[in-house]
Amino acid sequence: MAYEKKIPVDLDCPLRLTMSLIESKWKSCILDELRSGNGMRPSEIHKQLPEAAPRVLDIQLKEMVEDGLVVKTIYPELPPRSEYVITDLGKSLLPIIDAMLKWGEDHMDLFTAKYGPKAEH
Amino acid sequence: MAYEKKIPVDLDCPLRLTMSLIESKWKSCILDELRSGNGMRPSEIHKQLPEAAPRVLDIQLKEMVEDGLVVKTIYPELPPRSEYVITDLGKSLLPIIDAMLKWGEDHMDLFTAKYGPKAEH
DNA sequence: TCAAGTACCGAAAAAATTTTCGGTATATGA
DNA sequence: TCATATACCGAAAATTTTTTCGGTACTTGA
Repeated sequence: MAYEKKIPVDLDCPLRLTMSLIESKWKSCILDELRSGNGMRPSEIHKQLPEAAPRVLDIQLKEMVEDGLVVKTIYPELPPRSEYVITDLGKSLLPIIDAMLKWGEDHMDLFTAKYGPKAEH
Repeated sequence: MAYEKKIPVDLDCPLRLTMSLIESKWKSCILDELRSGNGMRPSEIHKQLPEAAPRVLDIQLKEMVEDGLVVKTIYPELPPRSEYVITDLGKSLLPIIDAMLKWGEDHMDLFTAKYGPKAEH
């Protein structure tokens, strides 16, 4: 068996369940990238999230497939091609992603002033 | 200087900013506990979240104070007493917490069936 | 031929988070 | 006196997550 997530989702409380599905560093960004519903290739996702190492996207996409947020299609071509598409379940998380995006936009200035390079906190 | 958070909030993208404020294991639960606006003592918070070690709540509450989501009042009494109250900034995150709570409730069954003790995944 | 692109994966290193443990200090109640 | 409770903190252990590195395999284009 390949890579195995040590801790699956948290079934103890509804809030922790939701958090456990998206709290990894890049998962919320991946959902945001896939929001259009069009398939994206791994290399394309990486181009949009250059700060994430390809291996991390690999691992996190695999978990998201396992959790049912995303589906993967492998095309039997050479050179290899695969695509990830957000599922209806994944789409149902988008309002939350949207709200977080909006909140971040609304409060970015506050935190830039507080923690930014010129701030002395 | 006491405990120091290694990575402050993520100022690179609005989505990551919001996530970085709440993605630690217990922060969203703490915000949920403090939602009423009434002050809560550390021991009281711990009673509500028994799975979290008191030390973790300590550390995460300290970060939340630093980030401006919560204020702390220390009463000069013996035995010592302190209280945490959610700020307006913290309250502005509650709609997001609510949405995650609701999503978790709506989909708990799905994941219990998938990952629960009786599921063979 | 060689470099670059494509996708993927294991192993291990690095970094971050969470947890446990022990200690400070004081008061109350058995 | 002793256990319990309050709050807090440092240090270290344990765990988890993230990142880096190297390798497989094949194609295209220079």
